Amino acid sequence: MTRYPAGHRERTRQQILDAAARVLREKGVDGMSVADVMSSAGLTHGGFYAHFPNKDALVAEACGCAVNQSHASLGAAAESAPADQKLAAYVRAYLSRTHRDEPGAGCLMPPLAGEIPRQAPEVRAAFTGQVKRMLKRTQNALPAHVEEADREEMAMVVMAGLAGAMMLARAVDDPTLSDRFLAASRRVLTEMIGPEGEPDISGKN
Amino acid sequence: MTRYPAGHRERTRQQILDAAARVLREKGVDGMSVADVMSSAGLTHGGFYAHFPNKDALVAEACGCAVNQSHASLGAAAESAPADQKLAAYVRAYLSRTHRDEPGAGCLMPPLAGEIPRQAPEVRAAFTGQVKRMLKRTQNALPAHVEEADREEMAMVVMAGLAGAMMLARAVDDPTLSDRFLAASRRVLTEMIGPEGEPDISGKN
DNA sequence: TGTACATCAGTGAACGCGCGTTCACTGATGTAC
DNA sequence: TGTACATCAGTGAACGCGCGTTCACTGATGTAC
Repeated sequence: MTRYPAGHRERTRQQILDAAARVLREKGVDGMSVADVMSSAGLTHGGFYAHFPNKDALVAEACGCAVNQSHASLGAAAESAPADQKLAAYVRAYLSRTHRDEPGAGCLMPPLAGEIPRQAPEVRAAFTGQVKRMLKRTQNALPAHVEEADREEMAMVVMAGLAGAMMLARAVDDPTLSDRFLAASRRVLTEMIGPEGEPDISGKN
Repeated sequence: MTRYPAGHRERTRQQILDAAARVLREKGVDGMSVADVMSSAGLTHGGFYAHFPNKDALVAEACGCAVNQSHASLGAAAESAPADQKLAAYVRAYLSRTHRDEPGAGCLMPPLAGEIPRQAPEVRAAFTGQVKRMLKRTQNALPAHVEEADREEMAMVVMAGLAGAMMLARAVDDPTLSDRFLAASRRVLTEMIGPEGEPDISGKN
């Protein structure tokens, strides 16, 4: 029945997606070309349209793929940490030089979020879905002492702080300044979500 | 001597820069075309190279122009506030719906920082200069009670938090979620830098 | 077992388009006499 | 005052290039008999 080994087509499709997820984070949506992705996947550009209807569809699907990958790498350290230190461990992994210097394997937000407002609705929708997914994960990683009513807000602030710090650390061409951006947010964020004696964000005053 | 009114050429050049500063924030570096900028300035594309050697030079110079413009609009409210509330006023203006919905007149960081790592050295250098300038300004706007040793760190965290929150608020296609991103960082950041009883970021514990 | 055939994942030339950039030209201006 | 000329900011056609996309083709595979 099958002329090619079972799942051959699906495997190729996944290779294209994996390549796209990396190139997307390295070069952005506008900077990523279909030919670029295909040759990264070891194929020629013409075959692309047998797997995806167009570039936007690839970008939309690659967003989810990229978040899977970054969860696997950045979330690994956090998973093995005690419940109350999960988010702190994640913050340290996120705001590391390793993450800064390997955008292709890292979080989708810093390199991509800025150009999402200008993208096709399909891409914006997929990206929004991934933001919500990351938000939930961040919320679940918050330590237990953060009150229920504050957890969503806190998760948003942490996500914005992480993405902003990484984006600026990558943008500047001054290595010292870049390191300082990482260190500053690393310290303040870990302390903000830190064990007890944490800053009051309950809005009582 | 002068065939054209004195300063005619300089005025045209400035019009090109002003147009570029806006288009740059609306469409990003890759999304901004020379023809686009020139027609926004009421000119045709061919005349561009009489004013700038190439697109990169325009982008580099437009970065400074954009920061001037955003200081004028976003910094206006902050300037008139009492010394200890300047930064809080700035944070409120920055994380407003008005700012979110008018990227072309707003801060350079959220729409541009993500693609800066992929730009020409000339552009990266200009961008880095503007980051440093904004950092100084933010630092000076911090309330007096923040200790000297913490001021630079604090300014960096605030800048990263602002840029990250605005970037995500603009990226998502869900208006409620977008509003929440703004509100969350607005509340937590203003409280963090708020008058007294502020979170301890001195690193004593 | 061997040969002709149908399938289909992948190839690579070709398309129209918009980009950054170049350049011969235009036409409004002030100058020379 | 009037006319020929030099200047130069701005024009718009043209260039080579890379892009997303299309399509006729290739060639490795399993099937039919």
